[in-house]
Amino acid sequence: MRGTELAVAKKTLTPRGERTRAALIDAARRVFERDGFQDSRLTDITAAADCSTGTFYTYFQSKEEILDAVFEKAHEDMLHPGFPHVQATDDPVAVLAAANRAYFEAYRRNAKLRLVLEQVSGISPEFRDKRRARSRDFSERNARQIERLQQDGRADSGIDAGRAARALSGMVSRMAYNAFALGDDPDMDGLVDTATRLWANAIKLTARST
Amino acid sequence: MRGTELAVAKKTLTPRGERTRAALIDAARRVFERDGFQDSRLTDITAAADCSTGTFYTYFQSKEEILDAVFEKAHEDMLHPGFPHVQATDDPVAVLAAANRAYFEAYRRNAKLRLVLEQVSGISPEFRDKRRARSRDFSERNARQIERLQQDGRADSGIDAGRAARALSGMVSRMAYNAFALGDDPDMDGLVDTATRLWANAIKLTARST
Amino acid sequence: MRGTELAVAKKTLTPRGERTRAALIDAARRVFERDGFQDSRLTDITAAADCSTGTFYTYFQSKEEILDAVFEKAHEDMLHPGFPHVQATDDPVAVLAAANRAYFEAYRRNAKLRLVLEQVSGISPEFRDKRRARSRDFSERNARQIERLQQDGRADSGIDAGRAARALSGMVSRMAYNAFALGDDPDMDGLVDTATRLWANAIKLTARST
Amino acid sequence: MRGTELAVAKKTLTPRGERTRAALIDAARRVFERDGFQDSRLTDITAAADCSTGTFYTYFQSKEEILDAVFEKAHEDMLHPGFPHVQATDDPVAVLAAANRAYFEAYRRNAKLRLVLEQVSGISPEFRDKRRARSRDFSERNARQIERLQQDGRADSGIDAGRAARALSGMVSRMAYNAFALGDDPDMDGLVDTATRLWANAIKLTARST
DNA sequence: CATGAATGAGGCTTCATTCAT
DNA sequence: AATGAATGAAGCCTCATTCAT
Repeated sequence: MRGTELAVAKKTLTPRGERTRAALIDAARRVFERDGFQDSRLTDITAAADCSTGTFYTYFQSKEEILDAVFEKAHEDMLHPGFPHVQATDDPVAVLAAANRAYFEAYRRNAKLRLVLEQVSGISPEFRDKRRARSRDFSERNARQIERLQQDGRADSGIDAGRAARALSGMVSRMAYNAFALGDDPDMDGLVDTATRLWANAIKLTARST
Repeated sequence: MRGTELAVAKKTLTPRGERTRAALIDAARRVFERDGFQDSRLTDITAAADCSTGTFYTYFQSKEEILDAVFEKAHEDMLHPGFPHVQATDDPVAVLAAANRAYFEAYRRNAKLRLVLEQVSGISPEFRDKRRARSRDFSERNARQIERLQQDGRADSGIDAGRAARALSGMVSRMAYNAFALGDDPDMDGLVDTATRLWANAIKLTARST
Repeated sequence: MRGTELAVAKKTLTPRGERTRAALIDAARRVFERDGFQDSRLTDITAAADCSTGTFYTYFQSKEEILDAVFEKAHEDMLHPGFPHVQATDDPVAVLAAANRAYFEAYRRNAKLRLVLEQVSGISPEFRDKRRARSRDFSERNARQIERLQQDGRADSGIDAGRAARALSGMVSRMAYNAFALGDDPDMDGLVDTATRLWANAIKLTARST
Repeated sequence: MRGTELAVAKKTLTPRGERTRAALIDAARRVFERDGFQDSRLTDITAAADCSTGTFYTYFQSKEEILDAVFEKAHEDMLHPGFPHVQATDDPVAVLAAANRAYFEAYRRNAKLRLVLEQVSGISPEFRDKRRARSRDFSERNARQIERLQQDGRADSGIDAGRAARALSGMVSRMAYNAFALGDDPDMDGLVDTATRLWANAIKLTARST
């Protein structure tokens, strides 16, 4: 019962502890964005969180573990970015455009961190797996949306919704990566238009089912 | 000041020197694929190349420089994979499918190295820039192809060929990355089909201009 | 300045405090036996005693101090192991055998702790001195016994009772150490027989004075 | 074939390397004797050997490994102390006395190190095992000697030579430990006399077989 | 050209002890 | 009496790079 749970428990933290833990995660994110994962030093994180090096180990076992906490928090922001809720319209292209815009904007907020994500994916299988799981969250949401459109007769039923969703999500994600993480021509409107148009074409989206 | 000298000055090597240099690059590739860039040790490379640590510095200035040589060699394979030359046909979908298949197959051969590429892209702006330049090589080739199709009236002239090419190349590249680098369902035929169909749809490719 | 205060000032503890203190000593013994002194952590002790780290310092000034308390308790067991009282006999060999058996059995109960004792003897002169004092307790008891036998004419009066007692006590102690602490062939009857016979021979013990 | 051999190989060291390695072992012995094992710092060893910290790891994997090398060297001195070869005499008591004196003197030269040996025996089972193996080297030599005396009719055939040798070797070893390692009355002649007389008595040694 | 021993800065991590609650 | 978060000094160890042979 001891030792096997590793870092799972989280135990019950006092409010003070909760605050310190949060401060460390915030500080770590800033440091990782600035220096990358490998080149970051624990002492920079603790200094930014205004605590001693020892305190770090009260909450995390290693640099890897706090990185995971940082990613987890960012993933939530990416997945639920406080939606603009434009969905009052019936136009699926407008819905798609809004979703794409929301995604690109969330990505822009987290762009530096994505570079770190790619960096560590090359390092550890563990992060590789988590990364896959997270991108699946997006693909599956998109797959369900495509299925719905197919059932409504608005999208080509000849395509495999799951595969198409993974491919197109990948396309959008890569566009965002190139634009915001690698810094290649980050023109928001152009990105949204291109992504939306190609996506719509790819699944043969039609405005009406009639 | 660095970087400009990278590809310069192979000098004139004796045949023996040429062999040692080649052995080092081969060894480095194997070690980087196995351990990643940061976690690899120079001594592992020289041991695998069966020479001493000192010898390494006869041919390369640093670990970064040999990595660059490794990438250079792999990039050539990616860009000119000894084409299957299926282009005897006039069917643009078949051409596209063949190109995609060739790309996926080349990617599969170099998948482990892509992980390393992503890893170092997160670290050094120099590698980030080279990476961008290399992916542009692909996009531009694809952009010219799309333009040609548009001129022939076989593709939607409403889309921006450059942007579309970048987006769709990114899609295919990301599909390959997920499948072969991250190890997500590497089903070759499924990949080729999905990539080809979505790409064709996205640019509204038609078989005939008539 | 330290050391003199070690055994002082148990103060007057409430029954609850007494219980906590006892729990800590018990826990410490178990942890020291398992991990040794240096490799043990205070948090393991407090966790095993089911109290907080802070509480430890209510009862002990340092890790050394609780170790001392653990040894103190064990030493009492070694010196007064609840004698089997075989002394009804007049046969000095039987008496010797019984004493040896009692010693070996007490040693077996405390074997793990002896390893700790040796460990810390190499570290601190304080513990070295205490260790010497404790082994002197044994030697002196044995010295008096040998003197008595010499006076009764049952033992060789040519030997120095003090030196012989120290040497033979050392022999028995080392036998016990090898057998139970180092785990070398712990055959109780064989140990008792060998120790008793050699001891008896060494002082030329005779059954009768006549 | 790689990795499994750990620190065995020793490879082929250049003369320069051999010198550095020897200097490190010498330095380590001095530092361990002064500070004990746990309290010694690697930097003290390398400083004493006049090399950098990195150099240490060219020859040893860890502090444990160099300690082992130190012990190995000392054990050879203990076992083969450049014998005084008094064995020209036929008097077994004189032989025994000479052997004991040689042992005590060798022990005195290595006394500080014995404290370290006891210290680490309490820490790691590996050292515990090596320690047992080394003390067996002594016991077995003594066992053979006792057997020879028994065959010559000069020693009590009723005793088990192996057990007696272990017990008496332990006695002498513990006497030396108390005297030289713990610093308890280090009177050389007294030690030799007591050890020799008790040992001779214990096995009922007689000068003549007749 | 080749060798491989030597370098050394500096990051990571531990854990006894303190102290505010 | 009890709590448990915070402290921070101190040491181990790595590995790219140099240079004398």
